[in-house]
Amino acid sequence: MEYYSEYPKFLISTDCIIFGFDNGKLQLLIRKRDFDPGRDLWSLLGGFVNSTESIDAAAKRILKKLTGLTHIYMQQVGAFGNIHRDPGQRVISVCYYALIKVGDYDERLQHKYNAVWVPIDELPPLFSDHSQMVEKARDMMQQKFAHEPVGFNLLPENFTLTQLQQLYEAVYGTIIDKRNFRKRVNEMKYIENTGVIDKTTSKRGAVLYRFNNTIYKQQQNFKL
Amino acid sequence: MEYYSEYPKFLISTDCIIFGFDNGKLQLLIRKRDFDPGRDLWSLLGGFVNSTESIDAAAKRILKKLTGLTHIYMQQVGAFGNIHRDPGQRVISVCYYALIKVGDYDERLQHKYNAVWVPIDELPPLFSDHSQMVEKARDMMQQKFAHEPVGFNLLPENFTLTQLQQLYEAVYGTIIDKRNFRKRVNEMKYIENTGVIDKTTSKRGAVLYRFNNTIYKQQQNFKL
DNA sequence: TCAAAAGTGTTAATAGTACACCCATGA
DNA sequence: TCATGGGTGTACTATTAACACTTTTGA
Repeated sequence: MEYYSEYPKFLISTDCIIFGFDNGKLQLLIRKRDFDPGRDLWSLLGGFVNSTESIDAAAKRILKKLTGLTHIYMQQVGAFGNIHRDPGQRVISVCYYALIKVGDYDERLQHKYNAVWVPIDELPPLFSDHSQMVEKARDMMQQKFAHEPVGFNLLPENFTLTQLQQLYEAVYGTIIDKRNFRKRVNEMKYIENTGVIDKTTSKRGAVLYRFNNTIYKQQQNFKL
Repeated sequence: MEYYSEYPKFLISTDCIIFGFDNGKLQLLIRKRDFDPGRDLWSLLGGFVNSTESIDAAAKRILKKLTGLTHIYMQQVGAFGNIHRDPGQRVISVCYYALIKVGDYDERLQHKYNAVWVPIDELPPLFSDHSQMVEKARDMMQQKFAHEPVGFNLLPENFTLTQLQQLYEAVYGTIIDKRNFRKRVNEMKYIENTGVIDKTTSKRGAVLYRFNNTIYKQQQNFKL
């Protein structure tokens, strides 16, 4: 079954834009390359696709390797295929963004891969077309946020409304009115009050909330 | 410069979802395959990427070949990379959607490539994962419509407001109130009255409008 | 006692939706 | 003269935005 023998073949990599939320800021996990090409430049975390896996599976494998995490929320950003995007040789990259809980990230891997968290608004210039990838990913991620409750992937299991609000402020780069925000959250039945009060963020303490996916899905079904 | 010699390489194709607007309906240009694999099945129009071109350039080349048109509005839908998506051998496809003016399409190419226009809601089952591609492309295209004036790519240079409305109705699959629609259009200064009256669509005749990209861009700049 | 974050409602402005009739013309 | 598509305005509803003070508590 060799219908296509006359066509050229290409190396395929996947690059991952790993979003985290920490310190009131959106952060990206990037690494300083200790290999060629682009040695000593900052870049996204990536790797090559194997012939035995789908591209999605490759991205999952690489994310697992670089963060220690499985079941990561992940979306494809797109394929990047300019001829000279990789100075080594022709490589086509399929880019993904991922949303992870910074607290779950295995810190030991930072040293192993030369990786650091950097606030997205303070990124250094990145290797090759990686800055373009980040830009596109950020746009897509904002769009997602506007239509689906994906923010929970960036927060701990239980979170305060102030944390949730800060997350949305970081994602959109705006400030949001506290009362309007809480009014809206209050109508989202899938954001549920756990009854637990957390004292780590303030003296008075704040109620912890949690995302209830079951309720969310039920609610979605009603819309059809 | 062979840093990557140990990694596998892949065939890359691009598949094009070609949207047209005709007869009050959104239509797709698809072809009946007269080659293997998937002979006699319906599929999108596609082709392989050459080593001397970017993926975008490959898509443009293929669109030119299959429609006779250049300067086509085109957006990447994404990469499709399941292992067995092509029954022949492993092929990764980067999918694009394109918006074209049906009137500009070179009809002779229909016969050459076994292509036909089919209303998007009446598509037959398609080869491989092409139906999934169409679904994703349709979603993305709707999103685009909601945020940017891209509909003009599907209409003749000059068009009536009824045509424009029918286009939006076809894209969203809803019916729109005529007065509300015209009120909104009236506020979009980049949709300009040409003063010309067209008598082909009615006895009374309807005013022809035109998209003014210069005004649109100016207006965009104000928003920054 | 005071600094620091948590929590709480009302009003005004804006955007969106519903709705029905007359007009101009060619056949 | 009449059938066909073209064109027009107003009232209601829903959504979004603006805005300031009290509460709790540990240091």
